[in-house]
Amino acid sequence: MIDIRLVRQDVAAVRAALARRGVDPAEVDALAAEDEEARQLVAHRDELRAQVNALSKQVGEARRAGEAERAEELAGLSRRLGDELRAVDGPAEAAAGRVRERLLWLPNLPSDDAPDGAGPHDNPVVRRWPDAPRTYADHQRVPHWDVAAALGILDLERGARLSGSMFPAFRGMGSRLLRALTALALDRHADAFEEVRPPTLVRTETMMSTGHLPKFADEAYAVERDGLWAIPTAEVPLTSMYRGEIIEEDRLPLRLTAATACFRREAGAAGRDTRGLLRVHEFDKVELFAYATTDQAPAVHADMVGRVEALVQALGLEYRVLDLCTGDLGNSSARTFDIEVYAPGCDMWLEVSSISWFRDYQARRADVRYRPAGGGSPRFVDTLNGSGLAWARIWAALVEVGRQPDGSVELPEVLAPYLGGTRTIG
RNA sequence: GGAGGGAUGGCAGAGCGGACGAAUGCGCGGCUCUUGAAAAGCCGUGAGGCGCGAGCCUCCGUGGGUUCGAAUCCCACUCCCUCCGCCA
Repeated sequence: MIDIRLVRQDVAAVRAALARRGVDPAEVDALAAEDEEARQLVAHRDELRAQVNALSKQVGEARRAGEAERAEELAGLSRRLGDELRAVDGPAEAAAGRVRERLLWLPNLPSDDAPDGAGPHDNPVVRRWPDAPRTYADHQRVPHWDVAAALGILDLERGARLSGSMFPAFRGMGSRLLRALTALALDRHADAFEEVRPPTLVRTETMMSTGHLPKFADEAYAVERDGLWAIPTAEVPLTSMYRGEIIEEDRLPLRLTAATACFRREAGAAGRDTRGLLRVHEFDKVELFAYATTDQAPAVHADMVGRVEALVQALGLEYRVLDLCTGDLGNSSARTFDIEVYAPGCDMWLEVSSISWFRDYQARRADVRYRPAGGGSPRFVDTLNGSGLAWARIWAALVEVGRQPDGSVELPEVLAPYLGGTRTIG
């Protein structure tokens, strides 16, 4: 959540910043008004409480001094104030609760340098690789579901039998390719990122911390009986790894990476781009994550983008980098770069990574702070994360790009060591 | 699944109705001593909120209750740990 103090100091600035991403200014004004009201109620409540506390102290003193009568008198006075206090306490708590609730639902402020825009169509392309667009042969213009079916490496029908549509089953070299991709990515990030294998079912608080709840409950699978949620991304458990902790500054940036399955209901996207692996309910992904100071964050962010680009290049896929505009920015993010690879078979740019800087929006929810090296009060950390990478779509692109005239698939050289020396499927 | 134990500051750990936001130790910061360091000694050191400020308020797992007054008593819940059983 954002810092309520920003609203107090400069409502206009918050209103303007959030308006850039389509939040109704009236909501910000309502928040400011409720905060003002809550503060007055709380101040009054605190004042009464101070009086009760002072009187209670005097009761104790009088009693110890043997002045029973005076003690009784003071206690009576305190009792009356206590009644008054109880009358004020409820409304004050309720008002403070309303402010908290509003803050929980309010999205993050976009970074100043995030481009303005209304939606996905306004995302500027900041880079593409290779510089000159590639050309593709006819034998590469076959969608991956057809390529894969012919090779027996993807079994959508049986996956659907087990779990429903959009739950793919990979087979043979198709399955091994996923394992190879995960191993390759984890190895490449091992120099700076500690590998973690977190749980994939998490508590409600854990989903709250990243901002996936309460707003996006419909997007997540819930295991209701046990009060657990299936993670939509490893960002969720990784962000909460240090929940409630204070980290020494010299440990920052603290970087983690994890390979996990990710589960998404895709409730709002029913029927869109659902063929093959374009949009699935469960997929594997390697996630990059960091806690950092605000000063470190831009460099950490840039490093993550660089790593992901290098990985996509190593896989030989054509891609472009988008700077997400304010209208398309994720709820919790201040700045996000998306990486899309080109899949010639279905002639689509597929989002395979989203690399975001959340400032302290998530840390404030998750209560993760650091102790500044020079001493002083703990501060909230900044969190950053990005996929490095999401495999289902990478798999699809690799299969389409690598398709040979004879229907077999040729995979990039870097994967050979992870595929038992071969790079051919078929 | 059964039986117990527990939740207090950065960490460990006391406290079991009033002088407790909390002993003590460790850690951390400053100072003294020292050529420097270590050791030793002295002093300081929880977090959050409100207020220009003096200062005030909140926080001892969470929520309720008793009381003039709750870390301390009562109720409910959550979480953690140990042992037994079952199990990949």
